[in-house]
Amino acid sequence: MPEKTYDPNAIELKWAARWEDPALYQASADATRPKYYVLEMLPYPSGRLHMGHVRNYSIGDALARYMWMRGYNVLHPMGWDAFGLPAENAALKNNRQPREWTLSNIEHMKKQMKRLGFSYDWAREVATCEPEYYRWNQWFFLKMLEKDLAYRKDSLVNWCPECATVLANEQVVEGCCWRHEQTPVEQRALEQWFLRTTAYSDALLDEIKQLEAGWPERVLTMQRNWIGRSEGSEVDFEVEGGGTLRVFTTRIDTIFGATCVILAPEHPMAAALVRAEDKARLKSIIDDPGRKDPKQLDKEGFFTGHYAINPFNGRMVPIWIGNFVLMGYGTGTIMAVPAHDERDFEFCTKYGIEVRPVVRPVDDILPLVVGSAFPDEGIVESSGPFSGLPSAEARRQMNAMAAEKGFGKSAITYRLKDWGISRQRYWGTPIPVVHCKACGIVPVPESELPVRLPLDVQITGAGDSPLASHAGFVNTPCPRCQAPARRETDTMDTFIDSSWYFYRYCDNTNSGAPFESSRIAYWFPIDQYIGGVEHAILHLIYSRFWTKVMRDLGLISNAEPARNLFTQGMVLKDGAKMSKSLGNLVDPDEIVARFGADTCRLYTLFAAPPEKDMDWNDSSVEGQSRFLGRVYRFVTRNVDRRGVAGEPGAADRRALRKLHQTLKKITGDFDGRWHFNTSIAALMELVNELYLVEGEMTGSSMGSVLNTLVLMLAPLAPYMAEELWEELGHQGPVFRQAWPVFDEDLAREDEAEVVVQINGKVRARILAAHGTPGEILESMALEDAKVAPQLEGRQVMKVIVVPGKLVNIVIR
RNA sequence: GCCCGAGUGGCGAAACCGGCAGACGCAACGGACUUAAAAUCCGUUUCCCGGCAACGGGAGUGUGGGUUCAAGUCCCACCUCGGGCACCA
Repeated sequence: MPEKTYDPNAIELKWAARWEDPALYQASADATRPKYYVLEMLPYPSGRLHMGHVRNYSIGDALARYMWMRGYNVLHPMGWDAFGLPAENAALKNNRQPREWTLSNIEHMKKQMKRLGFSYDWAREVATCEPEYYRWNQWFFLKMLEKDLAYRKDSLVNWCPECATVLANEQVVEGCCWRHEQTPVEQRALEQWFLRTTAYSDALLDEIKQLEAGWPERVLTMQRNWIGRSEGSEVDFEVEGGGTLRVFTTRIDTIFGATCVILAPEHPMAAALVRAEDKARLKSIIDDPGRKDPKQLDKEGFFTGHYAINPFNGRMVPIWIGNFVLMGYGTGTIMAVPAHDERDFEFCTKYGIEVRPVVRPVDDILPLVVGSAFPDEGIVESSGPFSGLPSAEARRQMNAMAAEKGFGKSAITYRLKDWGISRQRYWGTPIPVVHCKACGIVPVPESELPVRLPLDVQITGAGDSPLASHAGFVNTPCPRCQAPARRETDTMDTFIDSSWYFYRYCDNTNSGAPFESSRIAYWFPIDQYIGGVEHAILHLIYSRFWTKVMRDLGLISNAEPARNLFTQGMVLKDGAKMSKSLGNLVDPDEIVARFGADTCRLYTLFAAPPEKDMDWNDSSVEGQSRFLGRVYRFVTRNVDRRGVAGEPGAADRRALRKLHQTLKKITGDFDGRWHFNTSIAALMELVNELYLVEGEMTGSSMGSVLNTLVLMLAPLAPYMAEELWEELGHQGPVFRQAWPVFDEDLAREDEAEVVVQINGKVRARILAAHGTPGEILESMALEDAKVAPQLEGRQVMKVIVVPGKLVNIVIR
């Protein structure tokens, strides 16, 4: 049969139509087969896929298809992280209703995904903006409220006076509003909803152990840092004239060197302690936008006029306000020990506060004059009964004493804070509570869920959430006393949506519960989660938190959502992240239109190993298209040669040998490092070799070569593989066929090539039968025509033989 | 400042356990096919030196040292780039 010309669009459109069959990628629980849950992070439906998505999903799709071929029961779902601010911005800018805008984006992106040939079970699709989904956000919120894991408190938020609304941290640019670049953002106290993530600090930290085998070390380190567990002590300093200030310190052993106490400016007692004439100064420190950026900040502060008493030695120390003290960490109050802390040293020397050394280096004396802080551990001195003790022992005894006398204790603090989830926005999950004058905050009864987001709202971009001015939404009878009341108008942070969506995939049509536990028990944990490293902290910590809460609610039994995590690299163009503003976007649609989806996918896998950043190169893409054309022509022109009789010869052996060497390589890549770039290189080598021996091959090897080649291609270039599988006369789908079996004997070279080195430099190569003993190799090497002359008159000191590989002759 | 990761041809990269550096692809060049071009097929391509040539010699994986018969790979110091964290008391 004459070869056919490769026309990617004709082939791919034909199969894309057939792949509309929802049964094709459908997963259902099956106790007879091992399950495999492969998950890629769901996209925000911004309107179009970008190359980062294509890369992420090409990796996941290759894996899903491979696991199918290995006989696993594969779950491979997809959904939409569909709530969020861009929908409101689009509403403002283009006068489109957020839901309508979001759904039309989803429609387009889904079309793109289908065109790219990703093997998703669309029957399990989830869009988080639909009431069928977000009602369970609300349900979980009520459960957390019951368990005291959700609560309300005053907190400081970023407030833009111009917009008259709260800003997310990401919307504060250099201390100013992103929309009003001249307007400094103020800190305002506002009542907000929080989830008690800190109740799980230790679980989140300790259960990282379960992830060490399957998550990148880098991500786990980032999470450990984020949780930031720190062991120390809390000590109460009595304020002269009434009250107590509690400080947190990790270095209680230096407490005899404390020469002042410093409060964060936001500290609740700060306003009461500062003199009337300093009130304005205090406010200006609080609102100073420079405090967001510690690098730029000069340490500043002032004396309050009050003193506190160090309980260890009874000494009076001045109480200061300091702009570098964080309210959000520890107790918001520190004891300054300038002799042993660099920051305290900087602050105290600036304001002429006493520096009193109390720790000496183990092999040195206590200095009289201090030129810089000595922050290391050492031997405690000038510290009453504790003098002479090493730092660690001093801490132990001081903690014990503080506890005994009741003015302190050992304590642990965390950097991790409770999760503030209130957003004064429209396009998110309504928080299901009602504010009643008589009853206070009343949860919406479960039976009344979902609290639906009204669709007929005016989005102005200023002031409160648009929900606040929607009378039909706001006005509601109190669920408890039926008196007129107001609904909560804040919505939930969208990170809630993505914290548990992968559970919903397992049972996405359930209208009586978020999911049925037995389904989770079958599919969980996720066997492989794939996404960008930019989610290492927020999404992946919230997801872990949510999983632990659900476990403690008795809904699931797994402690962690995902056994394995893979973080793929970014897609760059000209060394920079692709972005609209840089004008270096590459549109997947254009690539698909020009070369087809197989080429596009193959290139994202070929250009770099998946965990590394890859730089997009237009002309390099063509190489993948060329390769697919070579495969296509080879297979189509040789289909009919499969049955042709003939004595198998050297060409057949060569073809089969390379075939099985390639199979070994690719199987190893899938089971190991996922370096698909080398898998594809191996396939190219195979095809190159086949072109060379093609003319001499007989029907005896052609059949197995064609079949195995197409099967190996199936996870990487699914359209091509499916088309050729049909050309070969088989019933599809190709990704449901068994992965080919590796044959060691066919893969083996006839003879081993052994490198002969003299003093480490390659001088000759010899061929020897496999298993040739070392002594024989050594004498073959020494007698070799190229080697022997170079040994004339030299003394052979040593010969190192690595059987089957190398002989190194050391001469003098 | 601290903690990771990386640095290999003109370019993207490979070398997985210390054993032939540069597989595979891009680009470039040469040849075949063609009236011509594209496409395709077959070659060459790390650099330097010698040779008409097959070939031979030398250098070479950011820099400097070290370990080893043997180092891109291991150890020490440094440089550059990327990422994360950063008054966390």
